[in-house]
Amino acid sequence: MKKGSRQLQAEQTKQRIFETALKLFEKKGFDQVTVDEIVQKSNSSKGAFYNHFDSKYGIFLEKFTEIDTFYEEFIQTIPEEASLKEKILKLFQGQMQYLEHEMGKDLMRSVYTNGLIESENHYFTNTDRSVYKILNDFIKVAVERGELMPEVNNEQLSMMIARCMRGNLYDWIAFGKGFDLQEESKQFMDIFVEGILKKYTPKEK
Amino acid sequence: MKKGSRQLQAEQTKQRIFETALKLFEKKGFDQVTVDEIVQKSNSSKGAFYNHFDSKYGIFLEKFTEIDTFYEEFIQTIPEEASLKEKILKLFQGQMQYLEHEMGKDLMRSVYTNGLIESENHYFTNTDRSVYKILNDFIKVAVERGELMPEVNNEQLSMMIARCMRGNLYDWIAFGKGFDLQEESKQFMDIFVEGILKKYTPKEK
DNA sequence: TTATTATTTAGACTATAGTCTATGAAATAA
DNA sequence: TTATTTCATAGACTATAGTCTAAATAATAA
Repeated sequence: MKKGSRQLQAEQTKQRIFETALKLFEKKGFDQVTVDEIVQKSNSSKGAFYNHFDSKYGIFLEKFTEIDTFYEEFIQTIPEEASLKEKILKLFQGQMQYLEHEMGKDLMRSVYTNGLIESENHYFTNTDRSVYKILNDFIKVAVERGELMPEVNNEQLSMMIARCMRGNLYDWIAFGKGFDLQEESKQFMDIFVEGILKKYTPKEK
Repeated sequence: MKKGSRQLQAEQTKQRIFETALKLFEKKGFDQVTVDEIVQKSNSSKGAFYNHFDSKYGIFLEKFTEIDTFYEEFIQTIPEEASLKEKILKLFQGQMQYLEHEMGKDLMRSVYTNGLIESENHYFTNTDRSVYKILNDFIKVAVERGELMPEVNNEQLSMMIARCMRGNLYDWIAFGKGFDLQEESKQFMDIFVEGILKKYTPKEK
């Protein structure tokens, strides 16, 4: 054994809990699954569970970071020469499709509920996330190309765009059926990007 | 006694629970107050509590509807002849100040957490709310005045503006200190309204 | 090798939101 | 007035997330 058998066992336990939990979440929905059930079905214990994860949300947040992998791959499909607006709308569209179909509303609900809990470490708050980096880069390129004036506050703008994403996702979760995430977020973002352009397009010299 | 003493007593019990709860929320923060404590301090019981309120959130939602009174009064202070942009920005500003200072972050957290719970009846979802009516009216007037083209979908636009509010409030709650609600939401909304105007200002004839 | 320390796991226990049933009293019907 | 029904209330009970302690065993030091 490379790793001490202790660590190996711990890792296996964690993995077992993790996979069992995700399977159950998918089958019954996040709220319908109890920690006791996860623990029981994965042949582990409360002690093991809370040793490896902070909370029931925590277990899912671990999966949620997969989204960063998605982002990394997805931007490859966006042509470098596309306009800022095209890039942002494409990113939005890709993200919303991914979240709606790969993550699902129930899991997103838990992420957004968790985001509201008072604490220092939040996924949303973490500005190292891929989305922020990607948006930052979009804006930087747009400035270089003269699509946006150099005075724009890149960080702030990226944050606002991410906020648009959160706003649309929040409403999707809150409003239930009848809310078309793809359509709504497309139209919303179309307006927002137009606003950015109107405010920050360099003046004709 | 006008009312039967039965109803009167019930009303008094409800009021006692309500006031005790709000006082406790204010003093200790929503999450630090237990239903048992509310019940005990208000000399009532679990049965009485859940007879009058759906949940711990529910008790606060009742207070939260006061915000509609605020809206009604606040729009009186906005001059009729102001532009759409001015009106929306003023409304936003007034709302955010009210929520930040009168409601407070803790209570708003509970409202937003509650908004995510799966159910039919949500405060946000209820399109009868004053905000929606006010926004609808702003847009209607703007169309009449030729500020916006008549093709705009009033309901959809109002909903999107309300979504901007939610997005900013969500981030305010999620990001904790360092997030300046007033400033952030002003700048955000400035962009969004510019986007609306760019897309929906009637073309020069 | 033996002793010590650190860490994983088991599972009993706690805290708390919310449910359920019984009681008593008021409203209503006879 | 008496009987019946309805409804507010009390408080025991349930469900479940999360804590805490102890036991077991691996890693490390002597």
